[in-house]
Amino acid sequence: MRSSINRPTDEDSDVSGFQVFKKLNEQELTQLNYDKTCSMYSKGSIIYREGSRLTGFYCVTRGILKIFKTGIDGKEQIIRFAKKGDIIAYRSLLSQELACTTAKVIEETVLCHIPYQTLLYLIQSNWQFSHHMLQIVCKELREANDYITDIAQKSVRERLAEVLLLLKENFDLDNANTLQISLTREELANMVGTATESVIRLLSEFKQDQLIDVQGRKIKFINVAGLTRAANL
Amino acid sequence: MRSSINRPTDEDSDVSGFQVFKKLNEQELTQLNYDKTCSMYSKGSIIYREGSRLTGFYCVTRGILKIFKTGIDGKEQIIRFAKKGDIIAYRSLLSQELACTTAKVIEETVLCHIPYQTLLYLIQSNWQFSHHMLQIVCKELREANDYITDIAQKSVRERLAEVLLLLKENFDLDNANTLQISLTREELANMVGTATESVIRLLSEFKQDQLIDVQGRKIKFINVAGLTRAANL
DNA sequence: CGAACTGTTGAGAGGCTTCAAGCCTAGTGG
DNA sequence: CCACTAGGCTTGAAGCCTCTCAACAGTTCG
Repeated sequence: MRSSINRPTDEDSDVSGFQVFKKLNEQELTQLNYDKTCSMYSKGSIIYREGSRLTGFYCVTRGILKIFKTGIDGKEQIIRFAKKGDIIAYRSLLSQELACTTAKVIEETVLCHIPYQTLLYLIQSNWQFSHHMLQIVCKELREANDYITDIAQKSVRERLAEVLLLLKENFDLDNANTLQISLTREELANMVGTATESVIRLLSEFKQDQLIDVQGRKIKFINVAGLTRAANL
Repeated sequence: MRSSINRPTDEDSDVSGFQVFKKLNEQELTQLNYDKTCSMYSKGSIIYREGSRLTGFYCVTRGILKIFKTGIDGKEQIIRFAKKGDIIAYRSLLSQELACTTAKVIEETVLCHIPYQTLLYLIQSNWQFSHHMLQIVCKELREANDYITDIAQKSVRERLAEVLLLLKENFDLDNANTLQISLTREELANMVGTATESVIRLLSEFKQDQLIDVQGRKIKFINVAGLTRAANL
């Protein structure tokens, strides 16, 4: 089903609620709103590719994207997801490097593009903006370091359990405790860093053990404590 | 052999050469030099521990440290090394979190401690300082992401080859192409994310294959191209 | 309705880990 | 000065976790 909306609503163009912009003054916000360009992207769209030159960063005002690197034999490694309130592409932009990841839309997304010049302007004019940016990158760095430790030391089973819990924390559940984000087995495998078949087998095990229930791509949490134990947290 | 020096020389207390301080003006440098405290630490010293509260960050003006996280069963995961010109502990400081890593001295080290207040002062007074900081964190984040992909997709053999090449790029070689940094087999294992025994076996293999030569902890590069091939880069 | 993609299951192979035992080296204390 | 000890290093054997390959079922979509 294609969405009937093909241009973002005003609500979807509003970035003033983003934490990183909280301390901007009137003038800075005006400039930001003047410079930004918002668009809607359908599922499967590539926002930028590994190796491409970026002209700005993006604010996610709606939808979900996956950010991944392409490794051996073109196998994806999912680094993180981005959802409403997140910013993407800022890392490579700030380092003035070519993009080292690809961003692909998982659920219909609205993005606001902020040009590099505007980013520089904000860094120069408002130290609190820089400070916020620093905190965002530092948080992401901690998460990356945590993940390195996990992936280096834990079994695939533990990592999958942990990834499920991580999804539970970061994405919506319906009132039956079912994850609303829909991922393929392969995408789960690309988060965990394993083979698709392993994910399938382990999901069955978790289901057998009454930790979760699985209906196609719908994953329902039944025993979170047990899952936490399985993740060895 | 204990070093006969027990307090840092003036040279070791000089942080003006650090990239991150390049754009400071006279007054900011004066403040920085006034606020900093430099000390020498011998091999094995712990600078800060995972979970501790940090009062500032450190500039490494001499020596080498390892930065690691403690994972399952107390197994270390080495996140990175820090050497002359690097700064450490800034990540947790900027996020205002407890330290998420431990820093331990590998080779006698001189560190200059810069209080949190001074860091904040510099962020507020000089946007170019913030910009430099942002670039440093972003670079580290890229490296972390690269490493996640490697560790998730490559074999232990490939990762060890890559780690050796990484050490070669980042640390001194003598004129016989021998790495000057001295690491235990366990430390190598804790970088690669594998068992000590596996490192031992693979080093022997590399030696057999004439890629490197090994004499105790001295590692000498013989065939870098071959090692690069083994790393699947 | 076929094509392409996704999900599932089984079998087999192999990379790595773990455990265990012994060696070597350096530092210590008698 | 030398035996002793502790920690690092090495090697072997056994076995498991995970991957790969292959075949097939189910689903989606043009």
